[in-house]
This record gives sequence, structure tokens and C-alpha cells, in this order.
Amino acid sequence: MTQDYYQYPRHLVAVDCIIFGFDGENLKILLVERNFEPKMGEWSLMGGFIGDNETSDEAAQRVLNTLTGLENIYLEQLNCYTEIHREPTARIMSISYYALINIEKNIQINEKYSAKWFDLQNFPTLIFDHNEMVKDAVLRLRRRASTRPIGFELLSEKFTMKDLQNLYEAIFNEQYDKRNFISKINALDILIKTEEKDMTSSKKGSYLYRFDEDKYKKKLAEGFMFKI
Amino acid sequence: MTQDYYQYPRHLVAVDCIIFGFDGENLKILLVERNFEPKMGEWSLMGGFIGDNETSDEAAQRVLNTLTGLENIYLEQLNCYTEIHREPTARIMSISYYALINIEKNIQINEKYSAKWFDLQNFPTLIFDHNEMVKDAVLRLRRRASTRPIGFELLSEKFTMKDLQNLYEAIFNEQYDKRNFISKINALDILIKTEEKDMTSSKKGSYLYRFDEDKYKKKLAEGFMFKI
DNA sequence: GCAAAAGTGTTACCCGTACACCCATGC
DNA sequence: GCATGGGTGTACGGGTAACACTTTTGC
Repeated sequence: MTQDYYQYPRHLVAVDCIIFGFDGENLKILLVERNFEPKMGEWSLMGGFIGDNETSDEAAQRVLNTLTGLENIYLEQLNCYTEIHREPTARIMSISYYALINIEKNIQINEKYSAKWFDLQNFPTLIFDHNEMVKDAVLRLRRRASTRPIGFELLSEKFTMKDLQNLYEAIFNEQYDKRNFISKINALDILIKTEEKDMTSSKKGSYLYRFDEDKYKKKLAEGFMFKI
Repeated sequence: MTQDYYQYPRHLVAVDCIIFGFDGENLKILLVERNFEPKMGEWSLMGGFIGDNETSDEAAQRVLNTLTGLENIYLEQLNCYTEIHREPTARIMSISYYALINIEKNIQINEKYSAKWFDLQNFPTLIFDHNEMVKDAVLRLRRRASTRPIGFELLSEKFTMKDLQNLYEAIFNEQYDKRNFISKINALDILIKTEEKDMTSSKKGSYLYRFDEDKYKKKLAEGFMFKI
């Protein structure tokens, strides 16, 4: 006996991307203005349907690449939303992904889409269940950021301690003591202090650091746990 | 301009359930022997296709109900697996769910399915990507168990401290000091100590406890965080 | 009376947190 | 020389982890 697949319904399945960025002070989210019905003109997450010859991960990368031109973006699958009437015109399941991108690298946003960075503390109401998706994504971002060194995806290759602290303060929406934060980071021992200084923020200048990915991986293999 | 949904492919979407149980000593997983091709006779997770008029959550509950007769099972969505050739005969996406059930309550497993409880430390190789699903589910179970009082789903309504400790030792695959464990649990202050004793395990007998869900919810609302 | 599991407190160490002053430089 | 942000060390307290003996009772 072989199972007959023709008796089972088939579904439209999309991906929707929650794209996070960081401008040095605040967490940002990249939204697009819909240029088709339904809900044309309203703000939404960037999304697209999953094709026959791509996985959902690939679909999400494709969607992001179409919008930003970037490749190999940090991307993680979140949830699958399957409410029957989550979209009014058809039953569409959607797998949400969150992406972390460095705003500075992201020079050219495809003009075909009216996309805009919004402050995560203050962005418009989105279509369908996209607000729920964003809420879930923020929670996941916080969880991940506390146990994995994903914050560096949001920064440039070189950054100051102040940048890093600002980033974590934005992610967790909390203020930290400078001395405690720095000694915590130094205790992790996964940064390289360069000889260079960032002179834009002060007269003294502040040292630039890089994330030492090789060292991190080595320590991981030895049982090290990132924790912040 | 309206988007034309007919141009997009439709997909078979299934749910697969990782069903955890606890026998007082070890974590168990409920597996079924496939009675249809492909891979007939091999062990797999219990699954089923998502219908047109049900959400994935509902499909997972339906699948579990079909197998065990139980209703309102603790269930959480895990991941969506979308590799194109994850099943050999057709492209099928699968949303995995993990379920926690009390083995003792689960008196009648549907005889239509050859289902069997296996020790989580020692169960057969499963079909397709089901082993990966189980691995992911165990990790999620550990994360959840450390921050939510989900362990009680796996125990009977009344349980001894020893039961609880055995459960957490099984989940985290670690040994704990009895005194430290008990004082940690007592500090949480979310259990009710009953007058009854379980006399089966010793001559002295050990007190039975119940999870105080109302108290837990009240404390949650006041900012309490479960942590173990 | 003895075997077998239940139940119970104290101490030491570590980590997290609070906290304030000097440094380097451009203007 | 002064204003601005950068960089550094210590002390205290709370919580976690290590640790052993007494109690109960059925046989």
C-alpha cells in the first residue's frame, strides 16, 4: 500500500522577513509599502512565496537579496503562521524569518520597493499578522543575543566598546554600567583589540575591536558558552 | 493591481509530532511503525497532512488525538522543515510539534497504529529527517524546561520530590544534589504539599505535592520568573 | 535491629552589581 | 585650561554548590 498524495490539499506557503538593523543608537526594522492589493499602500514585512525548487531558507535569502542586493545574510527561521484567515484573499501559510543586517553595508535598497527603516520603538501598524511576527521576532532576538554572539552581525567589522554597549542596550532595552559591561565582554575573551581608534566620537578617540570568530569557534568546541 | 495567486505553486504540508513521556526514571518518546510505503515497517514520528480547514496546531492535536485518544495535550510548534527531497516520493514540508504527555493517563493507544514507547537514550533510527526533528525537540524541551514549569505536564497530578528530581535529571541528563534541588524548588514556592504520602517507594513514605497553577499565574503576573 | 529511602542546614566560594576618578586630546 | 568622552579597579552581598547525618518503618 502506498500513500496517495493526490487526496491531500496543497497550500500556498510564503516567507516573511523581519529585517533588523542598528544605526548606532537604536534598533531598526526595514519595512516595505505594499504596491499590490490587498492592503496596497500599507506597511508590511518583505515576503514572497516559496517556489517548487527552493527551500524556505532559500526563499528567504532570495527575498532579502531582491530587496537589498545583499548575499549571505544572517537569517534564522522563526515560526510558521497557519491561521486559515490570516490573509483575507486566500489561505496562505507563512514562515517567518528574522534577518540581521549591517545598515551601513546595505547601501542600495531596490527602488522597485518602497522600503524604509523604522525605529523599532515606533513603527506603523502592519498588515495581517505581521505585528505579531515582529513581536515574536524581537523576543527571539533577545533570547539569541543573550546566548550567541549574533550582535556582531548588526555592527560593522570594527566597532568600539561604546557601539557594542549601545547595541545590547537597544536589544534588551536596558541601561548597563560601562565598567561592568566592558569587564564582562573582556572576560568572554572573543574580541581582538586593534591598534586603530575611532576619532569621530571624541577627542581622545576610542579603540576599535573586531569579533574573533575563529577564537570563538575554538572556545565553543572546548565547551565555552557565550553569555551576556 | 491584485496579486494573482494562481501563478504560485502549492505545497503538501504535514505536521510531525515528537511525543515525550516520562516513566518515573527516563524520558520516553512515542514512535509508530509505518504501515504504508515508502519505508513501511520502519519507525517514524506520528504525523499527518494539514487540511484546508485546520491550522497546523489543530492538525497536530488531531493527529495526537487519533493516536492516543487524549485531548488538550500540551503542544508547542517547533520548526518547519522544507528541504525539497526530505521525503523521496513527493515534496512535503513538515511542521514539527513536540508534545508532553503523562504516560499513566495515556491508557489506550489506538491499535490501528503500532506505537511504542522508546527510551530517549536508545531508540531506533527513524525515517527521513525525523531523527533531526527529535534532536531539535530535545534541545527545545531543555530550554523550555529551564524557564517554564512544563515539567508537570509529564508527571501525574500528584508527585513526590524524588519524582520531580528524577524528571529534571532525565531532561537535562545531569545529577543533582537532593538537598539543593529541594530547596531550589521550595524557594520557587509554586507547589502544594499534600497530606498524602506515596508508600510504594519506601517504608517511611514520601509526601506528595501538586503544582499550584493559580499561584504560579499570580506570581507570573507580578513579575516572577520560573528558573531551574 | 537493620536495611532503605526520606528529610533536613550550614558553610564557602564565585559571580554580579554598585560605584568614582583620572586620562587624553582638540579647541 | 577646560570641556568631552574614554578608560580603569574594588568592595560588598546574594545565590549557587558542596557536603553528612538523623528519621521512619517494614521486614
